[in-house]
Amino acid sequence: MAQTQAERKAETRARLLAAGADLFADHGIDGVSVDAVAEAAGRTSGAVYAHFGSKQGLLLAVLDAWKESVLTVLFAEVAITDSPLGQLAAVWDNIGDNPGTDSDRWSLLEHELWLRAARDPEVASALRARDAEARRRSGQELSRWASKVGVEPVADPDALATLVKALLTGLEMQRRIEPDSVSGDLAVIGLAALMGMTSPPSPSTSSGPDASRSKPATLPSTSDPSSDPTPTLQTSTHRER
Amino acid sequence: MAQTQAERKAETRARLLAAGADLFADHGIDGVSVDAVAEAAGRTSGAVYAHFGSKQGLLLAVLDAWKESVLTVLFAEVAITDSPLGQLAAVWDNIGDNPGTDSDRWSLLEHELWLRAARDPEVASALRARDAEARRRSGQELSRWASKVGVEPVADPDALATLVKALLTGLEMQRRIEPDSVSGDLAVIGLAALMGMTSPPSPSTSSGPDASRSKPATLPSTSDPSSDPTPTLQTSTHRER
DNA sequence: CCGGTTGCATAGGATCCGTTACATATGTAG
DNA sequence: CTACATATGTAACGGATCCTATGCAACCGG
Repeated sequence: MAQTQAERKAETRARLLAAGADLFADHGIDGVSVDAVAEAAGRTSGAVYAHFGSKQGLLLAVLDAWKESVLTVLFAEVAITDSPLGQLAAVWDNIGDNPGTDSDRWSLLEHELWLRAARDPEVASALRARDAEARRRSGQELSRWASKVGVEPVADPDALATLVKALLTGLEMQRRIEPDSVSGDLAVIGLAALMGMTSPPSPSTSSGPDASRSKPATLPSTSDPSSDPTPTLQTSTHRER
Repeated sequence: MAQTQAERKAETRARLLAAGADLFADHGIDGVSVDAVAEAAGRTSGAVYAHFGSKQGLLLAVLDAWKESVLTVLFAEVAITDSPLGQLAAVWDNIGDNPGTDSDRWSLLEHELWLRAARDPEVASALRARDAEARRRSGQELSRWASKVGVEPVADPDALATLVKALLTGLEMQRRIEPDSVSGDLAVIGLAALMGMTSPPSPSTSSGPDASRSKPATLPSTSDPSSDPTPTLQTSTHRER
């Protein structure tokens, strides 16, 4: 119908990016051919090369379009929740995404990108840029949160963000291989330890020196009825049609 | 030369495994052809299929031959060191292996295997078996160590091992992308937090409960002169020739 | 209404890879 | 010494993939 060329081009580009993200996440980058991406987008391989020049170009574009939405959604998610540990649980729900959600598939793509970055400097710098900003923003958020709750994390904001992300990433990996070995509360326990909360392994048996600070003393279960309304992660996948 | 057929067979098998591990680690599994592995082993692709049936078979065999040596070397390393935090540092040196060492390349292969396991049940079960035993042994070791040092970890042995490995894995990943963001001591700080050590800002000056905790990152440096005699990880790579 | 431009389709080339079927040589048993 | 078994080399097939070259139809400005 009445569609200017710029619109047509933009839609094709968006479709290719969405299809690329979807297929790459599901089958791995090497497991998806350029033609498959084009077909899933309702186009042909010619469009891919007209837009991105190469398969690698498409990959980098997917990564670039992806990075912002992931960050913004994550922080929006955390900002909504308010209970002290519920926020930690919310972080875990997004980063260490529970199976079944969309982010579950995407974490695989994220790992594949990481793996590629280890050997391809171009991908590496793209990831580096995103990670640097994520760490900066996470660090601010975490230390702000810590002072509000009244705990003393084990490291300065930047290093703390590194530790937190490292723990969550590692836990997510282990749950992928052995789901039972990573209980839902385990992430919260670990995060609490990094945040400087004295976490009693067996509840109410700590009897530590000053266990009665304001709130952070005991860890409630991660069940947090007020944290779930927000939808799961969404980038531009499945835009329309 | 006087070489019985069994010997010849065993040697080529060993060579193929070593070459496979080497090349897979360096260039990625999909980046290495069967012929390349065979050539690096001084054989041809026919030998690969006679021994392992397929490229995947070779991969599983490499993983299998690999798993034991990694575990044994790690625990030997930890057993040697004796200072409380030096052992944590030794763990980090081996799992989160510092760049330049051989284990550095292998961690890439490990991640690639993990990624493959997420989509291939056969690889998954192979990894699961190894991880389960590693966690079991690590848990024992960690809790034993904790009670000897006199600290109270934040979780029971099995869960603690999960947390520790998760943290180390995640840190290693982040250092791969941004080396400067993961200082040498950061791993020790994080591990100490998980082990329930209240990081002492300055030892023997533990007077103020929270006055001088502005710099909680003052654990003793990881420099541990007595931990280095053992060589880096070694499988059967580069046997002879 | 029209030449030029743009966006994408189509077809094909060139390469590479996993796998297999067969050939060869070396060891081994009788 | 002979005849078989086995380990490995050799060569080729079938398929998949990335990318290029070219064509065509829709849009744009005048």
